[in-house]
Amino acid sequence: MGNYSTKQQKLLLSYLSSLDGRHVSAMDIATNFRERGEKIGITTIYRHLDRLITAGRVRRYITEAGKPACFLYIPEDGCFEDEHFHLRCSSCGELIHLECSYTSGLAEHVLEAHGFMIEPTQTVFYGKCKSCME
Amino acid sequence: MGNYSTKQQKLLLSYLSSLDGRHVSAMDIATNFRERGEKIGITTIYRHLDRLITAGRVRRYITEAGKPACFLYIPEDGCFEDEHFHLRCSSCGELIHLECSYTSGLAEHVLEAHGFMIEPTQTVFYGKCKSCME
DNA sequence: TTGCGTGCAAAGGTTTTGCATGGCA
DNA sequence: TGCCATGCAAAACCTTTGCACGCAA
Repeated sequence: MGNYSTKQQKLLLSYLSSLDGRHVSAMDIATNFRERGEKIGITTIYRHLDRLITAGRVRRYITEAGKPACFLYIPEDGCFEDEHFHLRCSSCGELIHLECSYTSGLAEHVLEAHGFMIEPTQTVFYGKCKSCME
Repeated sequence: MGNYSTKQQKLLLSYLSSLDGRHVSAMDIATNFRERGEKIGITTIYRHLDRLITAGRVRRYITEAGKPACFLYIPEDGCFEDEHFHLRCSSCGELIHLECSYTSGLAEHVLEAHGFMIEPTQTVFYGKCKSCME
């Protein structure tokens, strides 16, 4: 399964690679292709994303009920393989990558002291970003 | 808006108060009432939950895309007013209250070093609990 | 040729909205 | 009486599934 090299697969991977850490919804992807004259069915996009998630090359983040999920591409040699947390501003919706030594020890502490294994890649901190705090 | 005291409102608040920290979906609530012979429309449940969220008496947690949201009732005098984080096991769904000195400094650090104000009450750490780790 | 990949259409599920009716004050 | 609350039906929305056709190997 997933062995064939198709035109859609190449287009999708090429697009995801260009995102450079930005997160997109499935509809974002479809819209982007439509604007460039290419066309990939939304079904195909979801199916490729599912495979990439299974392969560990994409992560899916849920934000609000009823809202589309956000997908993040993880380049093979990129920084996104790190086990870091994300911040999401509940006002403007911005998703921020949190590279932080304080939080990097967090999962370890909680595991040792509380017997719970946090998965940073599944966890999003909600709050207010700098510009929305005023 | 929301000033009238109706039968449905009383029933719903009474049920939510009895949950004692457990989280439920809107459908859970409707099913529970149906089993007891009472009946509240799912629309009414969603509308009351929305109001309670606005009033800060209920929190909504998203787990997976397409899956129903979980609602947590916050008693006026309960422990849920504290600014502590919660852990949720993505296997069994258990919600754990995390009283922890390590994490209590977290919000402060992120605010000073990263300019982002984390709201602990809106944030849930996902991972695996002790019993699900085996 | 074989079998996966694609994409349209439809289904599935949760949540919201429109609107007529019912109940509180 | 006036106005909000209720709940049915339908809509809106994201995501998945069924199925026929197309394309890679």
